[in-house]
Amino acid sequence: MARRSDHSREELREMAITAAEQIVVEQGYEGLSARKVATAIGYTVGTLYLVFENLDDLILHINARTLDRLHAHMNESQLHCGDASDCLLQLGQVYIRFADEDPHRWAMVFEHRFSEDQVVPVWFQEKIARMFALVEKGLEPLAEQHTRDEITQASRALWGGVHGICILALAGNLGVAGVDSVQDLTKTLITNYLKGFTNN
Amino acid sequence: MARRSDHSREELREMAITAAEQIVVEQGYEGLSARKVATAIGYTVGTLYLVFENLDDLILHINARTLDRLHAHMNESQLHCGDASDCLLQLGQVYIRFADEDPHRWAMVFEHRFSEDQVVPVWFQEKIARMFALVEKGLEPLAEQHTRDEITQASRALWGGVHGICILALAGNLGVAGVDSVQDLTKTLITNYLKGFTNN
DNA sequence: TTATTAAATGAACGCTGTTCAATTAAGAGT
DNA sequence: ACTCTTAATTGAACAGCGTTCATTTAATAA
Repeated sequence: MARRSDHSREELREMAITAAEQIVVEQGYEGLSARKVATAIGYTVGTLYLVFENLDDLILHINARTLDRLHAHMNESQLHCGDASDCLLQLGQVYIRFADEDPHRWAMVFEHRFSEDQVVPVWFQEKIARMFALVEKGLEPLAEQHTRDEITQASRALWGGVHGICILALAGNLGVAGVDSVQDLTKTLITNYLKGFTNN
Repeated sequence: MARRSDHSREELREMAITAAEQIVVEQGYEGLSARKVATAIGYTVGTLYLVFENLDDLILHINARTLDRLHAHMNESQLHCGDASDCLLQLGQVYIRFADEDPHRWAMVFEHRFSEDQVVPVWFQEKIARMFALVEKGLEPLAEQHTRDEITQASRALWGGVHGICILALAGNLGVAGVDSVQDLTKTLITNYLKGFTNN
């Protein structure tokens, strides 16, 4: 059926996402454009729009991959990590390191605002939820006297916190320089929070 | 000396900033453009560039005003606020309420990424620092056994945390809806953090 | 060899930030 | 009053953006 298809639709999507990721890594979100991606994969703009709804759609898929990698790192860190609070600290460290080492892709996940009519698909929301689930799981052993809801609440508060430090620090708004200082801040937050959370 | 000056340079800047604020409030950061601002004040694009270096420069001044208002609210909340931990809770509530009531202007302060060669002026950094100073001041009464550095560190961690909850919640990434839930999360974070911070 | 049809193109539209030669008009000098 | 000077203001121009879609191209089926 297919005509002049050097690549299938799926291959094209794959190529486009990969090329776009490269551009984001090198030039940041600002440097990304439909024409650049098209050129990079040896096609023209029009083709890109046969395979993606629009740029937001492409970005969504890049972000999905970033979240997958982030989740893999976080998950991996939980396999061998000592006691419960060590595990949560690990989780924080991994999060910060990831953001520091791949700032452009990380930033795009959390800073890109999709146009209002663009609905965030469920499968994407689940990738975010999965991250919080890891935190929740890490909190469980420390929360014998807490309800399920309290644990959920705590995981959101704690991870919101880690995320906030990460964002402010990378934007240079925390008056700290270097990853190590950010790691220290995260440790401060998690440690103190856990102390309060457990000593009820 | 001046020719055809219906408005002085300073008046022009004032008008432009005010008009731009209005656009951001109504249409968000995405809706802001040099031509729109120029039209709104009855001038053309060229004039805007006589009075601002570029769009980033204009945005910086809008953000400065937003930070001033935020600081005023936060500061005001500290005048009559009970004991030390109540005061810090107040600070958090005010921060969240501000972001919720003026999301577009608040978001622009923390989400707009200035072009790399644009140096963030010291007077602007000071407006950020001033906010953290308020938190630091709020922490002091609770930190008799802590050093100055520890208090600074704690204020950054805690406020990074509040900020993170705020960002994630407003972006819809925390699985919570409504300001009240965000306020609850903030309370959770601050309360537990303070418990850990004080019970050393 | 031709007809069919999906794949791919690229010009076009309306927008963006930014620049700067050209125009306009207010005040000074006569 | 008229001209000259000069600062204020304009708006066309440039290169880029996201997005659309009539047109062209080429691989297959007949």
